[in-house]
Amino acid sequence: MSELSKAYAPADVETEWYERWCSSGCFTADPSSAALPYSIVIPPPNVTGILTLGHVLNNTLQDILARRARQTGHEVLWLPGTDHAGIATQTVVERQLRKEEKKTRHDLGREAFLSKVWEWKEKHGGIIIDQLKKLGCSCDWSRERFTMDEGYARKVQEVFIDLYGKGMIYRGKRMVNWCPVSLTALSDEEVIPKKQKGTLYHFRLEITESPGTWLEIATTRPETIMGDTAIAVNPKDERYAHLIGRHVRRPLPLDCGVELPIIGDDAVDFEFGTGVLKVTPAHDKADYEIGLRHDLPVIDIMNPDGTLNELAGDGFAGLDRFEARSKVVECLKELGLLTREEPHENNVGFSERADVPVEPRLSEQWFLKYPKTVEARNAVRNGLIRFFPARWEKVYDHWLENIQDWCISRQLWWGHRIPVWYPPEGGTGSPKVQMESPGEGWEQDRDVLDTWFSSWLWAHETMDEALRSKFYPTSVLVTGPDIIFFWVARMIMAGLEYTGDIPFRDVYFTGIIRDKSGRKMSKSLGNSPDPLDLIAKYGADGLRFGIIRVAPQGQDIKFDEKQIEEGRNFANKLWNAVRFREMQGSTSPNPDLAGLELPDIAVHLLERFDTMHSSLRAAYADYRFHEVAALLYDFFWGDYCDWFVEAAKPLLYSDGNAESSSRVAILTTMDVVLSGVLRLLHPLMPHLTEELWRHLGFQAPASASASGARLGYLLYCQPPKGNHLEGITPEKITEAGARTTALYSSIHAVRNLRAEFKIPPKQQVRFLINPKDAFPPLITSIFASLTKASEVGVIEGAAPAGTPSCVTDLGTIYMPLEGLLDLETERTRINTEIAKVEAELSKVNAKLSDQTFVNKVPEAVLEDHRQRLTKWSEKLETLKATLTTLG
RNA sequence: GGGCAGUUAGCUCAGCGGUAGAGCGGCUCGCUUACACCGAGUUGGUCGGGGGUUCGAUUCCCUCACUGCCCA
Repeated sequence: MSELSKAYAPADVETEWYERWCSSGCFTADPSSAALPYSIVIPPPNVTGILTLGHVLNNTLQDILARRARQTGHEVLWLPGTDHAGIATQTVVERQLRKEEKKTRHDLGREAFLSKVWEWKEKHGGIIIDQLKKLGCSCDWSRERFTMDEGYARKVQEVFIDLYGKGMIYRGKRMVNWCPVSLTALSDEEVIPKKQKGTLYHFRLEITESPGTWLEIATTRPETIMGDTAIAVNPKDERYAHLIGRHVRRPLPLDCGVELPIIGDDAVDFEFGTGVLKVTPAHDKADYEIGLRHDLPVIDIMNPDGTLNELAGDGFAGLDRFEARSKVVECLKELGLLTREEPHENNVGFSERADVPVEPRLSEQWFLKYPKTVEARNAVRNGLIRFFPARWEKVYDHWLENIQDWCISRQLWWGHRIPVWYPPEGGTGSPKVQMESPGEGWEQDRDVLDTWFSSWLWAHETMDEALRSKFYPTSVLVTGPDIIFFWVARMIMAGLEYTGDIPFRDVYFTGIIRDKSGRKMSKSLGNSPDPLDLIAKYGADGLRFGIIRVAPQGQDIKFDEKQIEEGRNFANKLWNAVRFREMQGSTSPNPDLAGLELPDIAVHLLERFDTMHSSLRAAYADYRFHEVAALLYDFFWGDYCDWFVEAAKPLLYSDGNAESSSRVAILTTMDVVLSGVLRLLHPLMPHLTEELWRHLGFQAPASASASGARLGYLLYCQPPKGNHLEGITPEKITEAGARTTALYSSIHAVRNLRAEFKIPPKQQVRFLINPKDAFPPLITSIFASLTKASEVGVIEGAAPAGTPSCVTDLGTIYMPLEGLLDLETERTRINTEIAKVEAELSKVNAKLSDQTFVNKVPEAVLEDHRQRLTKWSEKLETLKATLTTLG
């Protein structure tokens, strides 16, 4: 056993243990294992991704669950992989191409471009995977998957073909959300509404049938005037109803001579603007619907990239949509038609990827009617799948209730190409939906599928038959609530459709990590610290622990590096506590308390440990991770280090005999607790605990899923037993606890007394005590040690007048300060104390003298108050007596 | 417009029907042989406002305000 350094240095320890776990196959799932299965599929990060704090949180949680499950006897599969991320990846490679070769993907052509993407993927696609390894993630890397793996890709196409065959996929010309930068359709879920400060433009048009009468129209998008094919009013609107059937002349393109009919449609909101709506069926979803109802022509004036086309007319064609807007406004001004411009705030849909306003656009796309929506809803409603926190169930349910068909085609090159074939030019036959080309000259659909159309199969298609029969449905999914529709809901539907079973039992939704001022972390804001820097600075375990401890269930997290520092500090505390233990001599591999005469402080500590452990189990059951971390932190730092170890020191030092029974009892207690804490802490801080476990040479019963090379690792040790005080009666435990708390609280009171009188920490002081009960030597030595007492004498009655004192649970304690009697200070101090006690007393008295309170309150509460009354009264009496002696 | 969260010590957050808690920060001491990535002591809060239920409410109900998110 080599000596431990003074401070914990994580870097080497973490790499070493990670490699050992991997080479011993600790993370490789065995589908033939007899142990109970526990499985998680990773939410596949984008291949283009680099680790963010969000990933750190999410994957640490999964790792905690996986490691905890191994300890509790499960055969664990944590299946990792990455997502091909259509738009994101294509964009990255296109950018690189532009930068390095000054070419576009069109210069290369589809084939050549795709091989570039693959090349890029092979080179850079593994970055995030390596980063996850640095975090300590115990994924089964031998089973890493990618959403474009051959078998997986084949399955995605089969699913398309299958759903097409079932009549659930169709092609149609619809209004879709179009991203003019990525040049592709987007699903509704990929559109982020953002509040925008814009302008509401009012302009007027003369009614052809009644010259001199004008109709005022309000719009936020004047640049689409050239695509207008009607003017609509609400038929119930008395201001305008009589105008229905008349016409106005469309002002643009100039001199186009188009007469627009004034139509009546209920969809027109007469509160908005002037209550008169210009109808542009090609460029607005609602207008398109109106157009359908009234059989209006559709004039598409826009190119895919958001510039206007020749239909917009001279002077507008070629302009960007926003430039066109200003120009149209200028035109209207010149024509004397613009009447008013008012500031206006509205919601504009932005492309999630490119962050530009989405353009509603009519285009030919593939749509899916979702399968198994009813079953998917019921699975969650009936508790077959549980959400944590449960409130997301409502969000899920509401989405499914209002579900719209899914636009699954994307005008990209990188992705799963749609398996539809069109006959050769001039050839006969209708399109065929199948995997392989039907023959010479047939051309495959140019579009690819939405990335989520592949990842919705992730839970089951990443597994082969053997894995699936052991590990599917998976145990839990850990993900962010931002992809509840994108992924979670869809995966449930896909699971039900293709396996006949739910894909997971529980879903844990993490919070979202924000910066100090509450903003979402993002690359563009530059407010996202690099987790690898944090790992370098604080260690992976420090980072993990720090982040878990501040991540309450379902609550967003305001990130502060201080929190990670605390994680590092805790690691160091543990390290040093072990170091201290090692200095006391060797540990026993299997510490056993049986037959030992345990001092009160040990009984108390073990009782606290068992209580903590039981709360910890409850916290795990509800995925309350931050509570698991807090429990371990508070117990270990507070109960163990601050109190037990400090109290144990005089017992360890005073007795030189290493074999003495009290020394053995203390050290064994330490070993039991350290062994237990290391095991419980392992899922949170895996590297450090494994290292310390080896240092201390502990052994523990192997988990049911451990055998072969897995044996001997802390990772595969069972958690500590639940009750360490078997054989000791509850009364004895309670008494030991009461004596220990009395001791500790008295020490605290005396330390306070010392501070009040400004006694330097180092200086030894003599104390006198008038004890309540017997005052055994053990207590005396602990008391003396922790209060830096030179001597603790027992007296009956009071000490000389003016001696500083405090009333404690052990009795009244005096601190004789020879030649330092400062009556005034002491009087003031005691009066302050008396005031506090009287305040407490009057509160308790008020309650106890209230008849309704006494009659209605449960007995336990009443008893509690009575005890408080006694305690405070006694204390008051003593304090008053002390005051009297001061004269 | 609808829904969901949040509002507790200077900061970050726990607690959620019976004496207001932690960490950080501040202040005072201390480099005591596990740890200065530390120890001891201490400071600091009418638990967002207003109603109600209750013997009792930070905790339950209603309402208002502000903040954030989701869906229209």
